Formats: sequence, structure tokens, C-alpha cells
Amino acid sequence: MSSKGKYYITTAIAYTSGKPHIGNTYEIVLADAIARYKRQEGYDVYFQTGTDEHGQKIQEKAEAAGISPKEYVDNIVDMVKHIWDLMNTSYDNFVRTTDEDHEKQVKKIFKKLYDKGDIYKGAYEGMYCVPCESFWTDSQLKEGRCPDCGGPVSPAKEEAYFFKMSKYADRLIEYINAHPEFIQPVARKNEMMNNFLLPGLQDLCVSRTSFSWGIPVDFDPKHVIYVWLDALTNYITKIGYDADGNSTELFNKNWPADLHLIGKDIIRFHTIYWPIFLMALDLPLPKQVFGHPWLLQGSGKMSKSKGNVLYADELVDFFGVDAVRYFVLHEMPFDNDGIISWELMVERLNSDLANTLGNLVNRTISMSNKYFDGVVRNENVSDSVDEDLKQVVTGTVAKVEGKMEQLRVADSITEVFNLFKRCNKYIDETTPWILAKDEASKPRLATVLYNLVESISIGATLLHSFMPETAEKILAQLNASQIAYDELNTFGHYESGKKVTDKPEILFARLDLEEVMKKVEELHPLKEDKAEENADQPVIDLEPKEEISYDDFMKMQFQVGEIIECKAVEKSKKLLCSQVKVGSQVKQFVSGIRKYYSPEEMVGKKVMVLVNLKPAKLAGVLSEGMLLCAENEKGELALMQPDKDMTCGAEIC
RNA sequence: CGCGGGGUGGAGCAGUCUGGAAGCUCGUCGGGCUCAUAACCCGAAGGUCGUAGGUUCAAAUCCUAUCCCCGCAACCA
Repeated sequence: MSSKGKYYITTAIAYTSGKPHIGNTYEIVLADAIARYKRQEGYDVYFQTGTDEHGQKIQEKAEAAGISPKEYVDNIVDMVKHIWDLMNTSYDNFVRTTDEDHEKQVKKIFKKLYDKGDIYKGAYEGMYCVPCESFWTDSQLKEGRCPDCGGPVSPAKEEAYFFKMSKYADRLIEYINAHPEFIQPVARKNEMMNNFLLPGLQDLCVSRTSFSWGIPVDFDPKHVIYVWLDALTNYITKIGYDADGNSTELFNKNWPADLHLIGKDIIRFHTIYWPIFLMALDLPLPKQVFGHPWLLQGSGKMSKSKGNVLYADELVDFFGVDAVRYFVLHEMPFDNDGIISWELMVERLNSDLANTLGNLVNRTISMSNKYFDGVVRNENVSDSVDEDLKQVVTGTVAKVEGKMEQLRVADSITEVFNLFKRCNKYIDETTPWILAKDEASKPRLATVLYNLVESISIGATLLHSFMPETAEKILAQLNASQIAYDELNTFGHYESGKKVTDKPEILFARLDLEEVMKKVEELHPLKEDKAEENADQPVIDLEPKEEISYDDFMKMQFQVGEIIECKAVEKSKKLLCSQVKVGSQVKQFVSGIRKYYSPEEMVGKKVMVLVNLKPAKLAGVLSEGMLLCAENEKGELALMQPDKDMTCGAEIC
């Protein structure tokens, strides 16, 4: 294949704090579709993905699980890889930020930037509030106390390294203005400019001393290199960048990247910090950064406590790899968030994959077998209706290419399906079953079927980037092979006289929504939507928790408390702060029930409280326990109150 | 005044930057066809583009105000 040049594409590296859900999976599939398409076009593609494995959160999770951080991330990485491979993604390199070569280069880069003066040692300095773990400037303090919790503060200082962002800001602004295609979608460009660049960039803190799971700073090992300098640099370190100038050929060939594909939430880091790091290293900037939207789960009120998050592997069990690929690619708009749900999955599967595509292939092959024993021969008996078919079919590649250039993958896939729809229409226009009744029109019938087989071959070739397995299956059934990209705009590649398969396999079986939902419910017994529908009396079944002993129970001190004062927490939308009299003491409780109770109606209530819970601050306000509530399937809350009037402070046991 | 996204026929979306006859897919209804996975093809119904003002010859699109959803934010203890 003649190369049109190199194409280096990356995804963001996935944070290894948990199993990747369908939203994370979307990104790799999207990148894969682009990578495959570029390869098909004739580019020499290098496609890199991986995992971001450092940080406090991971350290904490590992501690909680009682294993080392490395063991913890190894487990997650297995899951990530498993899903990436399950989705049939064609990445060339899977990077881990715990890889030795990466760590080595990150240290070097850090040192290099330090030597250059772009990184300097500074300190967070100010008044420190211990419970809030926050620094405050003098002007932020309220009457010399913490503005959040009102507690005492003391002078403190924490050492940290900073990167001089401001030094490069002007250059970056110029670059962005000169390269309007750099940030995609373009709407994001203004956001970056107006919110961050033009008001002036603050220096970025690039080290931490508060945790240890990270790449240590060589010359100051109590610091670990903080996230962005560690994570973003994978794009260069893992293709062979060397800070000392001995970069590999792979690096020299592929850098700068052609496309960083990332979620819209981290655009800022990729279009501001990353370019500036690169400038500091005297490296060229990536050509394009695309902040794709998110794939959200239907009806908004999902998951959290209900545990009905969608995962790719589970969806694959139901629908198959290519159906899931099709769904995430097709349903995801360009700059708005998309929605995924079981209902929508079934709908797309049935209507697009089974009806439009699968059935088209099936009926075409069936007719070939029925009328010509599977032999497809072009008898060149044309009709005027053929012209429009051919025009649509041979014109599709240009349309797809146009959309792909703009990274409009969903629109591209729609174009391919328009080709298949046109084929279905062609069958109706030519009515092969009528032609078959008259021996004299057999040559015409043969041509019609030839045109169909050829059209489907072209369509399948174009489908290959998005649904590789399905494309292969279709071509195999037609006994055709992929058509060279440059010839997709011409008609007549199928070798006349070849035979299609005599036992066409169903590509996508239709699914019954009710049956799918039934199975889903078996998997996720906590499903709420159904409960609402059927529901005279909705019930909630919880995942059984571990059995506890009576002693465990007795550790918890439940009492009746009387709310004597209550007000909203100012900085919060959902919190109420109540003063509760428990026995002779008055304690402060913060609870997230503002949506269901007004401060006024709270006062005077006698409620059930847990008083020996370790105090914590919420929205900066101290809470010394918990007001107990019941929560229904909609997440609505109701306070627990004694059935009869009880003395304030009475124990609940 | 924490940040961000969104409100377009029953559902999911496009169109908004660069005003100029409201579009796509699914669903519904009616018709056609029978090669095929009860599939395919044709047609129809259905929207005052969240609301209220404003600019304009012209507004889904620009401006102002407002309501409502959603995500995030050390906020469901």
C-alpha cells in the first residue's frame, strides 16, 4: 500500500482507579475507527493508548484493599487491556506510566526543565487549617479563622515545585490563533482562550509531598512528580523520546502527533499545559486535539448506589462486539453528549444492523442461490435505475472521507449505511422475483444481483474501519475481498462468475426488547425503571451486606435527637446544617436533604441520629454525626422518627 | 453570584459559530411487495425549536432576562 505519510494518534491514558465503563470504552473505539480508517486510506498509522497509574487516589485504594499500589494497578490494567482487546481495537502500543523507560524519561524531563529554569522550587505558603487540609491567604480568612469551617488556622508552608506557565503563554496564544484547527471542536477554543490564557496563566504545581505513589524527583526524592508532567509525557516517552537528545527513529518519524483524542474534561491540560511543556522541551506541538463528548447513560438518574453502570464486556455479551462498536460510534454526536441505554441499543441493533444491513446481505445471497445457484455474473443488461445506485455507491467514499476529515465518525458511519439503504431500495425498484419468473429476463436479473453484490462489497469495505469483523464476514459470504481504497469510487470489481456462499449466516439476529430487559434485570436486580412501571408497590432489594455480630451493632450509638435549629449550608445546594439536642449535649449535623426538607420544617423534629460517627466536614462545615434517613428508588429521602414521642437522648437499640 | 453542558414533533439527535422556507434515524398510522431476519419499499400524521422580551425585511440561529434538567466540583456522614 502506498503510504500517504505517517499518522500518529493517541487516546488519553485511562486512569486505573477502577474498571473502565462504557464511556471510557467509547474513546478507544473512536480512536480505533479513526486509526483503521487512516490505515485504509494509506497512512502509516501508529496508534497508542494506555493507562495512567500514579496518584494519591490509587495509593489510597490499594491501601484500602490491603495490597501494594503496583499490584492494584496491575489488576486494573488487566481489565483495561481485556476490554480494549475485546472491543477489537488495533492499538500498536499500550503504555503504562509505571513502565521503567517512561519513569526514567519523566525524571530526565523534570531535571531538564529544572536545569533550564522552567521548573523552580517554591512553596504553598499561608495559613493552614488542619481539618480542611487547606491553605488560606490572609485576605481569605474570616476574622482570623478558616473561612470554611470557622476553625483556627496556623501558619504553615509546604514545599513544592512549580512550572513557569506564564513564560510561554504568549507563544501559545499565537499558536492557537494561527492554527484554528488545533482545538476541536472549535467551540472549545474560545473557552480555553477566555477562561485560561487571556486572563493570565498561573504557574502549575508539578510535585507533591503528600503521597508517595508516583515518580520521585531524582534530586529531591521526597517529592513525587505530579500527574500532568507524568501522564501527558507518555505521548513522547513511549515512542522513544530521550531528553538527552538520543531519541529513537520511531519518535523522529512520528512526532508531532497528528491527533490526541481525549475527553472534553481534559481539554485544558492538552491544549494549554501540554503544548507549553513541549515548547519548554523545544519540541513541535501536536497537530490536533479533539475533546470528544461523553456517552451518558439513559434517563440521567442512573447508577450511584444502584450499581447499574454499563460496561462494555456486559454489552458485548448481549449484542456482540461490532454491535457495541456500532452503537457507540453511531450514537455519539460530535459536540454534544450522547446517551446509551439498553432500549436504544436494542433499537439500533434491530433497525440498522439486523434489518437494514443483515437482511440486505441475507436476501441478496438467498436470491443468488435461488436463481443462479450462487453464481454471480454480470450480464451487462443495464437499466436507467442502475445509474442512481452506482452513483450513490461510488460516491459514498468521498462522503465518508469528508466526514472523517472533520472527525465526524458518527456521520461517516451513517453515510455507509445510506449505501446499504440504497441497495434495499434498488431491490424494490428492480423486483428480482418478478424478473425470475421470465426466462427472457434472466440476464437482467443476473446483472441486478451482480450490482447488489458489488455494491455490498464496496459498502463492506467502507464498513471495515468501524465494524471490522462484520465487514470480513460479509465479504467472506460474498466470496469477495476488500477493495483498494483508491478504487472505491469505481464500480465493477467483483469478478464475474464467482459464487457466493450457499449457507448465508445471519449477521445480526433481532432481539426482543422485553426479553433483553428481563435478562438485564436478572443481572441487575436493583433496576428501578421497571419497578416504577409495573408498580403498584415498588420494592427495593439491596445487595446483601456482610453479616455483622451483635457487638458490631452495639458499637453504633443511635439516639433520639431533637432538632433545635437548622439552616442551609451557604456554599451548598443540598446540605442542611442542624443543631441537634442529644441528651444534654447539642451537636451539629450536616445532611444532604435540602431537596426534601426546608430548614423551618426541620426544627422541632425528633429524629434518629448516629452520634459516634467520626466527625467530618462537608462543604467545609463540621458534621458530628448522621441524621438517619430512608431512601427510596428515586433517591428521595425521609427522616427516621420514633413512632411515639420519646425523650430526647433515648437510645435506639 | 462555584464550574461546565443542555432544553428542537412520542424517543434519540442534526441544524446555532457564518440569521433566509424546520431536517435525520427510530417509533406510530396507511399503502405496496414477498427475495429476505414479521424483514424491505412508498406515503402520511405529529414540532408556536424551554419561556418572555429585543435587534432585523427575516431569528432554532444574534442580544437581554427568566425557568427547568444534567454532569462536575473535598458537598448525599
